[in-house]
Amino acid sequence: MSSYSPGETAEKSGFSIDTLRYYEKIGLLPGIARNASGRRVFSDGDLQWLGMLRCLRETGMPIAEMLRYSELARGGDETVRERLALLQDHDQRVEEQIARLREQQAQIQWKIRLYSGEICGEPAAAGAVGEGLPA
Amino acid sequence: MSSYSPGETAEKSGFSIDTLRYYEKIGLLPGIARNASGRRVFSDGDLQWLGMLRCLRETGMPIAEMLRYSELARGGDETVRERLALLQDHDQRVEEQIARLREQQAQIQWKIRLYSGEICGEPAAAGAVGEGLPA
DNA sequence: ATTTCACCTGGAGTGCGCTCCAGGTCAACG
DNA sequence: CGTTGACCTGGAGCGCACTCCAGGTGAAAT
Repeated sequence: MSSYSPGETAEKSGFSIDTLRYYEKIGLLPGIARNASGRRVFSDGDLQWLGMLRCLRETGMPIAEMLRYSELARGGDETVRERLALLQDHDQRVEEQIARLREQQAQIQWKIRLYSGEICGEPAAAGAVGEGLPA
Repeated sequence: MSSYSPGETAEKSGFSIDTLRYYEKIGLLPGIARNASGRRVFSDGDLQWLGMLRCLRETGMPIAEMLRYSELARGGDETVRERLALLQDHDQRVEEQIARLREQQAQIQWKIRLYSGEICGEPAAAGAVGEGLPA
């Protein structure tokens, strides 16, 4: 087992068939094989690459940058340093993203505590969960 | 000090003036005051509310849901339970988001280690940082 | 043999969240 | 008094990342 139809690939990769076609069209999936009747045939390697794309995409990397990465990947071993740098930058951004989310989550949880009345026992509290909204 | 021009508000809130207008237009900023000549005047409360919106927005809440939240907030104290539920749901999603990011970051870091040669000492490793990309 | 089915193509359309624009108003400054 | 500058409005436009569509093909099932 090492080659997959578009349908299988969509299922396994989590991308829709349309997205797979789109990715191939813009150059994110270079060298996808075709069978005799012109249909795409995906390999295990393709699936692995799709996994990487998925990971980058879901961590917020824009397509333009994934494109750069995939061009580098096509470029062979001389581009390893650049690829490394790109990934390290991205890793950094993911780190910051997580940190920001944590702070914002804290703010939301503070609000939740406020709403659920776990904070301060003043009678006013029930009626004045200040939203900063005018009456 | 408790009232701000659109410009100041944009600066303090981090939203552009255009976005502030847009938010008012769609109902996310109900009851923004106007001065004699029709210009918007923002209060401290408005700024606080904008802070909340910012937090929700940046944690990935879609505008439609923020809209629901702000309608609830306008609805007074009877909606506190619903608002609480909404925020708890969102908090949950943020939690999951962070968890997913962590996993994906781990994958990226694994790749980084691979690229930086910290993994396995085989000579082949240098030339075969398998991308799953065909030659 | 014909119907079904998964797939193909190029290109148009969609949804979201803004962002920009033209044309106008008003208060303040020199 | 003229000009700046910040703001106003309604509505059009944009960038991103898909997603959908019409019309067609080729292999397989009935």
